[in-house]
Amino acid sequence: METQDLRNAGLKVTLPRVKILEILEKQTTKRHLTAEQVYKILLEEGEDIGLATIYRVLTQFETAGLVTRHHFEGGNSVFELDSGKHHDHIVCIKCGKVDEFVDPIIEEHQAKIADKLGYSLTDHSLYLYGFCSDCKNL
Amino acid sequence: METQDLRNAGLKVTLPRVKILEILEKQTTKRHLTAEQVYKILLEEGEDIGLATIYRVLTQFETAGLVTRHHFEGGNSVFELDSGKHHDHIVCIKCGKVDEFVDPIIEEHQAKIADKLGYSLTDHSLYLYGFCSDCKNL
DNA sequence: TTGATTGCAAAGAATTTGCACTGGG
DNA sequence: CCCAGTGCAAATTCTTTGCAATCAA
Repeated sequence: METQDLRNAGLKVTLPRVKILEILEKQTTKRHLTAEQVYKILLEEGEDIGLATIYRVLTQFETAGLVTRHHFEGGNSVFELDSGKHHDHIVCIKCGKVDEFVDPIIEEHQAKIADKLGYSLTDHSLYLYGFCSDCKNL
Repeated sequence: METQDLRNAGLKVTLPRVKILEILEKQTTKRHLTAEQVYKILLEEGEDIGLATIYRVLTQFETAGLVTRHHFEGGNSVFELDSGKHHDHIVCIKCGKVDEFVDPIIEEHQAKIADKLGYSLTDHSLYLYGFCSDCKNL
């Protein structure tokens, strides 16, 4: 339950935090949301939580490691519940659909490249962009 | 010479455009600049070109395929002269140094993944982040 | 000449912050 | 009760736009 997640993260259990965490956990198909989208979902559920608070809470979640922030093409940030396991993303430039994947060979080569260039890797981001199966024939 | 590049791109040859293109071509070590950085370099050279113009010109260059725009971590866009050949980037999170690389195996696997997930790929962005050789021991 | 290009200042979009108020522990 | 957390509006940051003046062809 969310309450415990919040406590574990060292965050006081407040209504906005619980609600926002709920929203994120509830997402099955669309795991990646902008602050704005979270805001709208909350409004639909009758919760009147300020947009500023959503940004603040999501940033806290990010710091606490509960959530990951991505900068997809186009500018605005999207947030995703951190599942614990690393993965990369492929994004449909038409409908916004996002799929996740992991490719061990790619991961391995990234490490190799960083090494060859003398970098010690801390992070990486790989985004593929294209048309998903539903959009490519339109 | 820049004049010809501009003409080929269908752009009228104006002072701001020539100057900005010069700046970009002059970069050897630091090929990736923000609009702000271009602006400052121009000021140092005594050219008084408005920041808005720089954004406009860089956007035109992007459209014309002369320049590529990247969204590195942190938000602001950086522009790089388009060398014609695709490459990915590794960025030092301490000093901002950027290296470029290409890995055929990674490219190949990306295509494979997109295919498996039913996407037709149009583009991708791969950024590795870490400490470069100069920064990792500090 | 004349439409394209600039500069400036103002508008926008996304995100953050200041501050008085509220609520969780 | 008391301080962390919130809401709102104002501030920031990066980027784009409107419009009159200017410039290249």
